[in-house]
Amino acid sequence: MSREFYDRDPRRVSRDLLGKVLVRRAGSNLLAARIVEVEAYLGENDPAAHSFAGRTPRNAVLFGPPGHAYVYFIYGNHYCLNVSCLPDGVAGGILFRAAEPLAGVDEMTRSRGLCVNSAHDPRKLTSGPGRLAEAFGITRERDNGKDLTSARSGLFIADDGFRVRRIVTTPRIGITKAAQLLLRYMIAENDFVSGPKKPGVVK
DNA sequence: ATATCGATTATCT
DNA sequence: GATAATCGATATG
Repeated sequence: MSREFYDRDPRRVSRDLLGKVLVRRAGSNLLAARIVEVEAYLGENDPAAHSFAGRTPRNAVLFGPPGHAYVYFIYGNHYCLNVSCLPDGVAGGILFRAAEPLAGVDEMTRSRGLCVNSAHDPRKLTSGPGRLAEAFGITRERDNGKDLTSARSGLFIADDGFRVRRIVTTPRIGITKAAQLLLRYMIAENDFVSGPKKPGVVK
């Protein structure tokens, strides 16, 4: 996806990111998964966003040019992947919450610390922001700031022509501020979305 | 099926 | 010193 794709309101970009493919390429290794669930974070006007209190060393990528990876570490355990939106100088981003594995399932299984020889529910691989990051081997040290619009970065987003039928929105997960806003976007009736199955708002 | 809780550390007050 | 854009294990209906 182009730089301009991300140079828009995160709510707009969130809808258009659903159905696209997250790709990790390292040497001959290929990981790919279809994005099925994201959350929009609106920047300095959104109390739930990391960028709400202004620019810091941690969140600097969110204030930079669009289309770059913002990776943060949370709960002493997990990394989460975001992409920056809006022009350089304006904060905004999108959290990748869940995806459907398309390629590299064995490597994702290993990265998640599961045995490749036994059968697993494939949703355990990439359903949830911490799981998705772990399956792709994403860390802040390795990936924060990477250009997701360039295949040369080894981590990028691609369009394979997949068409999303319906999109569902719900409140965002795990936040306490601005908790009522419907800024979580997912593909309707998709088995790989995170969390318990709950009715949402069909749009 | 939902509820609760511990893990473990960067970041901010 | 408290909190956090989570997960997995355990307990209970």
